[in-house]
Amino acid sequence: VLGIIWRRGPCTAYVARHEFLDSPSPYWSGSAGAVYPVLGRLERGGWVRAQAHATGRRESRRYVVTPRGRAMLGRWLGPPLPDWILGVPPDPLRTRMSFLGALSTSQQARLLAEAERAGREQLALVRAELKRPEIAADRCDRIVASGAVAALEARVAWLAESRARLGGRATARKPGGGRPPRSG
Amino acid sequence: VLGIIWRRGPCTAYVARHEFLDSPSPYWSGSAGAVYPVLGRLERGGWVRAQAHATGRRESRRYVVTPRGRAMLGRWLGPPLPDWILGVPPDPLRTRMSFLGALSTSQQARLLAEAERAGREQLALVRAELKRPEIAADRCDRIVASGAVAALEARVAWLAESRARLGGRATARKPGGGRPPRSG
DNA sequence: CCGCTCATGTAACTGGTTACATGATTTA
DNA sequence: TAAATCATGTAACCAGTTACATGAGCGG
Repeated sequence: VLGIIWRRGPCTAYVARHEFLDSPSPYWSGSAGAVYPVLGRLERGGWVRAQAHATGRRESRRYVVTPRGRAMLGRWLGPPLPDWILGVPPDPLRTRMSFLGALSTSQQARLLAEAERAGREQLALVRAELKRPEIAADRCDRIVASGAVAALEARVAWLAESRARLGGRATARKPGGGRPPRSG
Repeated sequence: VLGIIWRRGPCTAYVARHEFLDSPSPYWSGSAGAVYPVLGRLERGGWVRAQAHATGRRESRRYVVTPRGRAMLGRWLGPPLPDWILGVPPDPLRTRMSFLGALSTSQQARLLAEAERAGREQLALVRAELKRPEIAADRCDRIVASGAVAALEARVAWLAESRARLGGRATARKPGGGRPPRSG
């Protein structure tokens, strides 16, 4: 939230909120019950300042980042970065793959096929995003967008390879509900 | 947690907990205050069953997944998978890159260099993991490990390219704390 | 006997989500 | 004038984290 207020210049909580709501990433929902309280905490802590800004009869508060808030943003950004950020990036799809053995072989194939197809679709979307002039013009936006493209390309290639390996030599797994393999 | 109980066969909450504690992924900390309550909920819901298992004077409860729990696991795994899982995978590093403009040019370069170096280190670790026989032998483990390798390779390549672009033509940004660009 | 691991929990704190509540302004 | 958007919040609920508390078994 602090970063968004910094980037969007003086802006309302509503605008910051929609940065999350419009984002394809589901990490944070951007619910009002989260954004308004966090802005209150940031203001009380002196990291942002609110300017009253009335348009007609409607009142709104526009937030700006204070020097103290900027310093905090710098510390948050790093360097140094905490280890957990530099480690293997989380992927909910990869997590589920750990439990692939709980599905029948045909279900496994169907799951991988669905994920790969959806991945290609998403890839087309983010590639189009990367080509948009307002994204391509900004250094940071371009880096972020190309990172999303790279992550999706890697995922699609990984899924394709996994699917090929699965289909290639389908080890006969006895029917019976896919019991977990006994750890010897 | 349900998936771990399924995969590890009859196992204690302690074992399930350490699956999170030992994992490099920080998505869930595996704190006792989370794992024990969730196992209680799973048991009350009939998704897992506990077998009392006393070793000497020490008592412990070993959990197993019930048929109902297995059905639930299958539904959770999909197909179909929810959209947010199939979208661009989250990456805390990518998120921070959105705010790279808040750093001075030299700090930006330092940050990217640090991330790239750490990425290569991590890559060596997960590649070694992938080669371990017990990982290579299991279909799911191999898929997960190769997914981690693919994600990290993509990230390192992305960072290297971003760094080259940054260093290549360093646009003169006036000193003064890196004010956000006015959105015109 | 000291320290580590195995093993199980609880309680306070924190904070995100869901759902609700309100009202002005713009647009079809 | 109806619907959508702009705009701000609150309260109950849920659940993860932190920190604490306890005790058995085992290796040095």
